[in-house]
Amino acid sequence: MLKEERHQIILNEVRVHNRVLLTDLGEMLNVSLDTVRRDIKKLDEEKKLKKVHGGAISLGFDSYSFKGSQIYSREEKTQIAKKAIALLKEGQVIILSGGTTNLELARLIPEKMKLTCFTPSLPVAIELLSKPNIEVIFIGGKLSHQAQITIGAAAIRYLTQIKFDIGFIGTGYLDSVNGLTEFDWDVVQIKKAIIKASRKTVVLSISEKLNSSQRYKTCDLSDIDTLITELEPNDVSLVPFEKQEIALL
Amino acid sequence: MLKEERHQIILNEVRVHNRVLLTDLGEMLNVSLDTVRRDIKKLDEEKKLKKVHGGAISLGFDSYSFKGSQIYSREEKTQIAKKAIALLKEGQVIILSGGTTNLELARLIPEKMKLTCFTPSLPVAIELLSKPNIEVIFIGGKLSHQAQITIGAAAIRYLTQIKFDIGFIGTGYLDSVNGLTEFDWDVVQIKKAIIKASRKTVVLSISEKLNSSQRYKTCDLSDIDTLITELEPNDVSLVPFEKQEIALL
DNA sequence: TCCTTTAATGCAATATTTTGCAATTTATCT
DNA sequence: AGATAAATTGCAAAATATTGCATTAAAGGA
Repeated sequence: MLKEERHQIILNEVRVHNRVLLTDLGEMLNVSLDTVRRDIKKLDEEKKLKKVHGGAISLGFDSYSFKGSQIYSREEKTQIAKKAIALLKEGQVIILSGGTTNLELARLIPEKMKLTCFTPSLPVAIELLSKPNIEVIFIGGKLSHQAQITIGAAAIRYLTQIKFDIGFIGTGYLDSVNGLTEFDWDVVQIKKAIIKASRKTVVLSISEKLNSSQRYKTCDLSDIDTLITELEPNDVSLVPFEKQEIALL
Repeated sequence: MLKEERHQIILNEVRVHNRVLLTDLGEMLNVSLDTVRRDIKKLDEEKKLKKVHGGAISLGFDSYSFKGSQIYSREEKTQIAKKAIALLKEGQVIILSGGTTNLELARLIPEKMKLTCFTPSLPVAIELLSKPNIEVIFIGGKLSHQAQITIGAAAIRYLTQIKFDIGFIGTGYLDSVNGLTEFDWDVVQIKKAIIKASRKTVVLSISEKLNSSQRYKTCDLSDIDTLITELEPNDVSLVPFEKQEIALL
């Protein structure tokens, strides 16, 4: 393979994907990492891409900005996501709903972990695509402008055909009287379908959302298996919350 | 064998395959590598191809990347996208494939225009979601890490159930010998399905991608209805391109 | 036709480029 | 700080280029 060919392929990769890892290129081009490095160095000198540690990125790359991704305190969500990741096992088939907490979860999945991830969330899907070892399956259909996730009957029907190892439900509102609630009816329908399709349902919620509720109900507390917050389990106050059917993490 | 004959063969080889190895030419032409070298050197001096270490590549092979990622060619893509938007009519149901040109198209759709847009492209979908009047339907399925679009059998099957008013095929490679070609086999399959599902197929291509080809074929030129480039129609050079079955814009 | 001139080709010796490996240093993450 | 991944450097082997030269082929002139 000619050097120029490799260069072309690398540039194409960067153009389409905005970023590329050295290791991926090595496999793709069947050359050593040294060669890829030299190629990238050359292309960088020619100002055709930007060389970075571990790979290269497109020149105009300023990372994706998602609607309202970073409004809330990132730190809490990071804590929640880490706890969630501890539940994952190699080779599992999981589904992530939308929301910034799930986005953080997607971001923190270890590079090396092999998973099959379904999601109806656009931002989550993009985040997952940056991990080569994860097979990403997007649940298609009509998209909600607000939530940036797929809604509607087709998606719900689709979900009835699958059984997931774990379903991660992103931030909603939660109290022990009303259960899980949302303010978007369409989103509720999708979440219901996810819960139904999952062997185990894990809810990720920052503590602020506890003990508050919205108009539309997704499910009862008893329908979920695990609740993860940024707090220590003992500090979680769910009033009244006598029945400890739910694992707190 | 005459020198001129060899030159023609070499040029043709480069034109069709975008590149050629010295050693291959040696075998093909039954002459020493020295002769091939001298031929290629001559053709290089005549600006008919570009001599590189180990062979030769087509001129303009990497001219796109020369302009380096989105930044430089953004303007050209904007021009293309504007022409494409002129084809749209209120209330139509269209489909956009992936690629930066389609992304630009999505970006430039007027706020007020009501449309139903299908797409298998993650970035295009996100862009479309910023327009409240557009109903966005994402074609779900397994996502390509590379191209950030849905690929695979399920998506292709899904596409057989719909008939779109217009299908916009993003930048690929195009010449009149090989037709539309691509880098990525899976992407080719999706584009084929899009073309089949569309009443009218519009190809968006910056002129640099003209007269060059890649490994995998999407369709013949005769399968598309309109070709849009950033150039004036008269300036578009597709050689040989006698049959004007295609509208140039 | 024969000779001369010029261009084209192949060969061989020598340079240059490219590539992969290994050892070391540097950067990154926890 | 320690562990891990990545970058750098020097080096050697392989592939490719270059150069000079000899041979052959073609072209033109007397």
